[in-house]
Amino acid sequence: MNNQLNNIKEVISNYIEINDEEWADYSSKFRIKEIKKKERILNEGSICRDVFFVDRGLLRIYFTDNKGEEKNFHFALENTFATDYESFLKNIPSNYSIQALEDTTLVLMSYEMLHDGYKELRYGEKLGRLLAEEYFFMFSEKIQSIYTISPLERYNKLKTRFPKILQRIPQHYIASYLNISSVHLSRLINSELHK
Amino acid sequence: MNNQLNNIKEVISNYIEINDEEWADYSSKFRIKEIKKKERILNEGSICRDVFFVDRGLLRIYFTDNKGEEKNFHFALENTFATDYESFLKNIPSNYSIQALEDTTLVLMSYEMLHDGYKELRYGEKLGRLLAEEYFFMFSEKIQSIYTISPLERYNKLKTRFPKILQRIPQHYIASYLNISSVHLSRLINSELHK
DNA sequence: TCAAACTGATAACATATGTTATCGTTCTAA
DNA sequence: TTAGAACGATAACATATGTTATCAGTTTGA
Repeated sequence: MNNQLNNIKEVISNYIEINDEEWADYSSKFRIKEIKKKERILNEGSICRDVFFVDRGLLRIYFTDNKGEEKNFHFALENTFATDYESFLKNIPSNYSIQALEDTTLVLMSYEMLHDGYKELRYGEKLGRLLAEEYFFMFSEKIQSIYTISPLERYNKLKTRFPKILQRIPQHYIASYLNISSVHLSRLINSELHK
Repeated sequence: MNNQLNNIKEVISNYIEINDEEWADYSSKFRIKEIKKKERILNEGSICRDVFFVDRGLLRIYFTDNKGEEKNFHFALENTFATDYESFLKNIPSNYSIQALEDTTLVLMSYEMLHDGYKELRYGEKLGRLLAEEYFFMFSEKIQSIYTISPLERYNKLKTRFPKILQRIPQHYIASYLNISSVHLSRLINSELHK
């Protein structure tokens, strides 16, 4: 078996029951893509045609605000999925761009493949639903976090939950993710140190 | 036919094709609930067991931040749905509360009813998916709006899109929805007037 | 290998936003 | 009918956050 599909098989198996026969057929449809640091796999304005599974590496998903500044929306770690779900589903131009922060190995699932899965896999519908729901819950948590806790608290939460991620992502990208300026984040971190 | 189901029939028909026979069977499962202004139909900490369709009136969906302050998350107008989708789907306690801002007539769809629809309606699965997706797109737009435009711009956008809603919702609730203080919103509105 | 780009800290200043309090008006419930 | 609650404007002040600039250390790519 293609080694590069071990991880995605593991992750999908956590969502649904899938047997060897199903996997053999279905997995042949995946495409593998290797991209270099800084390379983009989705550009604002174009249609997002795949769900990207990060086998190795790290992605940032970002969009542009009305001042022309890039805002980081999400970081996709190994063994997680990334896409612009709205562009993907509706087949409309995306507001987001997706860029590699490190050399990255991706497994691509096209729209057709996902829909084939609805028919060919016993739990294909369930897989589609669970992927959508997980994406939805991420959004929900993000909004609640914006409304209910301060930027510094959000930073500390991130630090507690994904301690290693902060070593891999430049701090000014984290600031953008928290929707504050890089100067301000630096101040918050360092003034907390000196308490 | 129950008059109070005309509106929801119209809305559901915009999502999927549903014939008279299907409707006759399915619509018998709806429950109607009349609630008074200020009454709550979901309390933080309890499980959200229904999707609420607003036939007449207005709901506010809100949660509590870590200072104990209520934050308005969404307002549900006539002919739209409201729920805590995560609580509803996962059968877990909700972070949200839902309260009527006016005397309101609701049509309730239980979890069981939605799932029955998956089997009994030809396009039941599609209905479930479209409802979920619409909820998702609302979240997505909300996040992008928070990241990309200023509070005053968000206010003006709301005013353009739902001009009548501002007459029905107290201004300090709008401020909370925009995640700014009521004093600040008042300042923004009035300082713009004097330009 | 080296110049340029990137990164994060910091200072100084400007702007945005929050907090508290007051006041007049309007709404609401007994 | 009326007292109290709710509402929105406003002022004064406090705090949070943004902007610009500088600098030193690090990384990157030709």
